[in-house]
Amino acid sequence: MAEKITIRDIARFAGVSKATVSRVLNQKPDVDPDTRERILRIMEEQAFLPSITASRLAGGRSRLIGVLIPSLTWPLIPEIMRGVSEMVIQTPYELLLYSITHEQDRNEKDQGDVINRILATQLAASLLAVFPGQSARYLTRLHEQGFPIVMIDDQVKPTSIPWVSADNRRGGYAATRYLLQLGHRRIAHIQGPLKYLVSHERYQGYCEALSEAGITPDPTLVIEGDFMPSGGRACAGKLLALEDRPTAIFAASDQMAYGALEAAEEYGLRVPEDLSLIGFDDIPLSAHTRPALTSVRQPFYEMGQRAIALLLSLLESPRPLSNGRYPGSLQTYAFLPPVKQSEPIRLQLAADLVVRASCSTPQALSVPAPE
Amino acid sequence: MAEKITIRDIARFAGVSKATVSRVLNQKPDVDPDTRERILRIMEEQAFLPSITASRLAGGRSRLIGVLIPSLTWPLIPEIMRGVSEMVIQTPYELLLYSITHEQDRNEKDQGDVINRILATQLAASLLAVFPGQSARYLTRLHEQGFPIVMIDDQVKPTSIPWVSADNRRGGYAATRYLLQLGHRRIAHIQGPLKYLVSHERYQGYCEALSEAGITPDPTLVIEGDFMPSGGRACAGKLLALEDRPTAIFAASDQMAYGALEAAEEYGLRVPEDLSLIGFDDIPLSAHTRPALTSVRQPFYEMGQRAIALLLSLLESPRPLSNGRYPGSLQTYAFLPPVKQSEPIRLQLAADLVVRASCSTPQALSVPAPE
DNA sequence: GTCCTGTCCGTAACCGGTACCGAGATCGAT
DNA sequence: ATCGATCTCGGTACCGGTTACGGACAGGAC
Repeated sequence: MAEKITIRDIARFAGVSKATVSRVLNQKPDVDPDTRERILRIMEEQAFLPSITASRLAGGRSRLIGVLIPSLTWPLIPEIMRGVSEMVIQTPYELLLYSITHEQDRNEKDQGDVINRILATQLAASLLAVFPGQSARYLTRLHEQGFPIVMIDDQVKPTSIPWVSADNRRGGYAATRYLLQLGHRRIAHIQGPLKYLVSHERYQGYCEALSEAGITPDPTLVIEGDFMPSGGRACAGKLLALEDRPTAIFAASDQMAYGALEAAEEYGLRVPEDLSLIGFDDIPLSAHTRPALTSVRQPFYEMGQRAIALLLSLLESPRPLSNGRYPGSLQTYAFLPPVKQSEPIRLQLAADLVVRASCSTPQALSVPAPE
Repeated sequence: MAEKITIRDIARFAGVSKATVSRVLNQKPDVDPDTRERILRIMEEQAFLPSITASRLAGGRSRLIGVLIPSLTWPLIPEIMRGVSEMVIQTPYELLLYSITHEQDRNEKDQGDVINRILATQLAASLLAVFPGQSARYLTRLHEQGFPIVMIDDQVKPTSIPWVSADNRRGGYAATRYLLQLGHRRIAHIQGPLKYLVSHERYQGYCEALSEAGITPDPTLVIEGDFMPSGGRACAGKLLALEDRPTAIFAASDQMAYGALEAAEEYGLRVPEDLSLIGFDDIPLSAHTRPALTSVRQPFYEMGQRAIALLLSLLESPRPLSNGRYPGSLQTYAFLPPVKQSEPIRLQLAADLVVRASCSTPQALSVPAPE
């Protein structure tokens, strides 16, 4: 394999000094346009790409993006990561994986540990935090100190950190409204854990749709779940045991909907004939349950893409290169328009309804219609 | 935040030169034990940890482990990654994520591109390759050049690369034998794609169990699938359309078993009463299908752990520190016993049967028993 | 013609480690 | 006592970039 070519080689070829080459790498203004062009051309010819380690050591910006994710076994995460990595691979940045394992088992100190580790190693100089949960507090402080961070989250109230999420309120609204349009009146809702912002948002959408239809939400039809199949099963069990059971259930996660499917079977109820069921998230498997689950799609893949694009635009924003050519990789990529630094950045992506087979018009219109 | 302390500070505190400190960091032999101990103590007091970037730049070993994974959406990957990251977090190493997106869409050149990228950036100096598929060829060459690599794979024939997988043959055997013990005689098998080694292995286990029971495998009962739900559904459809249909199906992946469940429903067959079904992998969701799927568990979590432990032992093997203390992080970790470098390393983990509800004794013992 | 200003670029000192080379000390052997 | 071998350790030149500083040169104003 050919010797690795360095900034010095480029300098020699171009007949300039290392410093000048470094200047064009860093988009410094004080370089003659002709010289810059010549150097860029040579870099391209030589397929030069600068050493990430060296530039980091010398005090330059790091090309390593730290990705902080909760247990990968959360089925949402892989989709997000797919968007993230497909985006990153087009850039000269690399991904450093920091996985927080089993949030529930650890105390919050451990989460701080991971962040300390990120800071101590100095490897990553920017961070994508996916559902950081309790760590959000640390992150806020970090962000205020100027550390570039983007969050994909729906668990805590948005902070000053640039923030990407789905529009959970409208998602909840869409789900409920769909059930209402099918003719359902007694619509139950299995919430997510109330410690999460998202649970309130989806619930709020649910309430809004009901109110709009002239229905006052019935507290006995709303139960707090845990986002997991077992919790969904337990909650659905309670709902189905009610005197006048609901004709439809809106579960705040697909996984809870899976549990509800089990509960329905246990009660001998057919879905959707006897019970309509709708989930939230639209994780891949929901297309393959029986019946296939109607759900509200969270665009995880796109969220990952957008979050990384946002982060990159923050990193590059100091001086977005005019020709869009990225020095060092010499790839071209056009990202989001430069963001306004002035106001907090929130990206809220639409969460659309995906209609499958788990809902139908209520068959038992004979059930005692509650006032 | 306190100024970052460097090797020079440590040297000053200890009254020695940078070189000596570097020597104890790298476990070089030519250091006086007293001096070494003193320096180690000081490093501990100062909570010193050496700059990964600097040491990498200076030609030392990299503390970055490249992880090459296919699309994270493969449901097996997250479990593997969980094992990987839980292991790595106990060490001073970090994970660099290289995700190959959508294997089927890309030509094999792109896979080489990723590897080129890993080599070109020089960030990672070791590699964990998870289901590398076609890239395995590149990797073999790399490994022969001395690049530390461990593979988790079952798709290609084992190479000289240290290699972790499940015992797929015995897994296939166990599944089939279980069905035989339940009394089934006509047992179908939906294979994985035959281009993968694993498909042959599981099939081989299937055949062995049948032969052992005095049954010659019936070719009409063996169909090649694609590991995906849709493929499983199609294959199961064909099997169930047969004149004398099988009473049990052993699918080479849980996802195909999901498809088979759909097909069974389509044919009005109840599982397990009319049709026993067994999968392979035991991915998390299989506990929540209806009926819960009996499957052969692949210990993905453990495979991730073992693979990383193996890789680390390769990296550290030159001179495993006697006191087990890791210089730089000052953590202690005890890994696998030093591996023998002499022979190719293969770790084959047991794949055990997980019995759930999708199998029962064949009810229709009246079906014409084939010769 | 001098002086000032601004543009463009080279020199050299870093960043935090690693590794080669060789010097002094110690010690056993001759 | 001299010599060579071995153990310890310091000096120093890197690795491949970044950046402060200042110099050369151009053009414009006086």
